Amino acid sequence: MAKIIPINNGTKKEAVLQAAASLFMKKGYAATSMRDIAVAIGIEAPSLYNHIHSKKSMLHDICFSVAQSFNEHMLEVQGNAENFLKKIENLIRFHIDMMVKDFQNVYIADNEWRHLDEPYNSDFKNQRRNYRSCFAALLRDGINNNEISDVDADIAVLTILSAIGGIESWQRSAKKMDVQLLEENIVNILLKGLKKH
Amino acid sequence: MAKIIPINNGTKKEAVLQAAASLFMKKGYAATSMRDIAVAIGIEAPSLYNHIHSKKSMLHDICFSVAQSFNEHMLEVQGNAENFLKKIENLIRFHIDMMVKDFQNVYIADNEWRHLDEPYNSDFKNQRRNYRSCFAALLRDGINNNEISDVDADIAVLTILSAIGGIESWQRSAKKMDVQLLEENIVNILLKGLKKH
DNA sequence: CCTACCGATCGGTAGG
DNA sequence: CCTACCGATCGGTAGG
Repeated sequence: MAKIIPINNGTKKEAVLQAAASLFMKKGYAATSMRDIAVAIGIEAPSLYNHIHSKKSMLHDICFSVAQSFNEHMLEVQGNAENFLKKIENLIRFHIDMMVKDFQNVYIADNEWRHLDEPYNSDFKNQRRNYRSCFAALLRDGINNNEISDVDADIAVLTILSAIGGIESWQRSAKKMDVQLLEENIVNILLKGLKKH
Repeated sequence: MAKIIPINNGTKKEAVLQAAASLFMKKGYAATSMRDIAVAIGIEAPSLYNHIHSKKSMLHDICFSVAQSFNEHMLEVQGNAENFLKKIENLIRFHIDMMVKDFQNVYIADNEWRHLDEPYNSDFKNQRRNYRSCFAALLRDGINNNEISDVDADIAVLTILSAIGGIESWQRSAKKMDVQLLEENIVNILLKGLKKH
């Protein structure tokens, strides 16, 4: 007999994942219990396992889906016809937008990935290292092309990504920021710091 | 009879605290067990309690000693006779130096403070909020004094502190960075982004 | 989706 | 500084 898939299976699973993401961000992965997640959506802890495989698998799904979004965007940027400074601006704006729109998942991918088991832990680290080295390569191209001032590209990438990563503490607080204001200010500070002349 | 205080009490307690800091940073506070710490210094877990009061108290001591360092430095900067741009540069360099010299403790204070219980949690948050608003006030003074370009001061503080906080991922990796190079590049990117003209 | 329950591990104490 | 041990809680399973 074919397995009957309830019509609301997808949405309930999403509710579980969203509650998990919210708690992983607020309390951290290690300090969040399956019972915490269950309480948040009003069921008993063992019932969670009808929707997800394990606590670790939820962390895995969050981290790798975020990584995929950034990797795909990097490929787009590498392939488009803009100059290098524009490519960098494009990357910065994408990071800010992701942080604003999907900040729970981005925060978790940024800060809780180390709780991943092997081989996923190494896989994630490799993807992250690769992304950063692509970012740095674009910066170096921009420097060689005289669009960007002569900074250490690796340090600049670290500075940019960290600066944007800090938006989480803003999103976390009650008073929502004006996104436009936030984006223009950060882009302005970082891009002025990089631009030649 | 007077309690005999072993001559190496201080140093052994410091060994415990340092092992704890190292593990809190590497695995996170919640994922670090007292047994982990005990193994790191070669004793049994219950023996730790001859040196420290509790797991939470170690986190407390780390967070508040870091906070105190930054608060004291802020008072110095506020009181000195430099112009506002110099004051900001001074703050940025102090943050980088602290991150480089005492990065484990600074990282923990930055990232693990939320595991503090009340009332310490609120106390820490208040100190952090106060520090940031002092920082923002100096930026606003610099803007009004035409030394610093017209950015949103709160966003600029967030950008600066986050950018520097990201040094941890560099310190964490095996290959130690050239500190001078790191500092000059970050100061350059951030200060160029803020400076007028 | 629930009740009942598992072995493992947690922070910490008692007592020496 | 250790052994012996505590109650609480963990992620997860069995079975319905």
